[in-house]
Amino acid sequence: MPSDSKPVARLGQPVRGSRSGQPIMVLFDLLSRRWAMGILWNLAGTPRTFRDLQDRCGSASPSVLNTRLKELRSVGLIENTAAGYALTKTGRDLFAHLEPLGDWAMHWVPTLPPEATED
Amino acid sequence: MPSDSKPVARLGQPVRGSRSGQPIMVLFDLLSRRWAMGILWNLAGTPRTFRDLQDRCGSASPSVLNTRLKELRSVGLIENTAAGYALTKTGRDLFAHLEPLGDWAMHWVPTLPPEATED
DNA sequence: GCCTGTTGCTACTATTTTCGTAGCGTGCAA
DNA sequence: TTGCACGCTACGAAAATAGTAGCAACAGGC
Repeated sequence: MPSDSKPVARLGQPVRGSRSGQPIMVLFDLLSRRWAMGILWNLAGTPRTFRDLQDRCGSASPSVLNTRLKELRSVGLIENTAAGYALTKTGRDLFAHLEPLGDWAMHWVPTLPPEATED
Repeated sequence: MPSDSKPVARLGQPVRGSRSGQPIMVLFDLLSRRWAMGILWNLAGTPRTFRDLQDRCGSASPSVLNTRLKELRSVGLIENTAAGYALTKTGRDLFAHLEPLGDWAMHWVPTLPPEATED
């Protein structure tokens, strides 16, 4: 199987072409796809198998998870190793910028009105 | 329906329930909605009117933009002032953590294979 | 006053994305 | 061999977003 030569979701191709040309919009466009940030988050520190990732992403369906993994792989943020999916050097670099959001969220979420997060 | 997959998550009105309970997932869930990050980005520094925001977000349709603005307002990240929509203190705080991504993206995007960003 | 244009937004349908589940092929242990 | 878990694909259904039209409110200009 040509694992990387498939027509897999171009970053802007689908219809989600949106950016105003700024690089940040390219990144936002990628990260704002479902589960993209969650995948990066869960891959930080240790490689994970497809199943493992699926479990950790709660309700991610295998089809979307697979699509997202291909996309992230096609832009070089993750790779598929013998140990499972893992962040590449670039991916770890991006994660370093994402990580502070975790701490921020930990302080922020409890301040939300219950109806906004009601779980 | 299994009791562990509740109807979750009404941040605004939609039903994108997902998180695994971790605060970061609540934040990711919010930020990964279309235009959410772009709105925060464009609101940084100066308040903007609805129209202005719409222009800057390229193809954001007014209906989605309006929905997103309501959501962001309901969690206290932005507010509607006389001068237009603006980040709240909390919003500016979050933006401070988002901003480094802009620099990172500026270096990263040019390294992408053309077919990944092809517009 | 009336006309014209802009802004902020809602309503509605069309299109795209994501979900949910079934199922296939491989490997592996019983 | 049977059974089972994994990695993934297929496909119809549901949800989110796009795209466009349109309305009320306001600001000139006449």
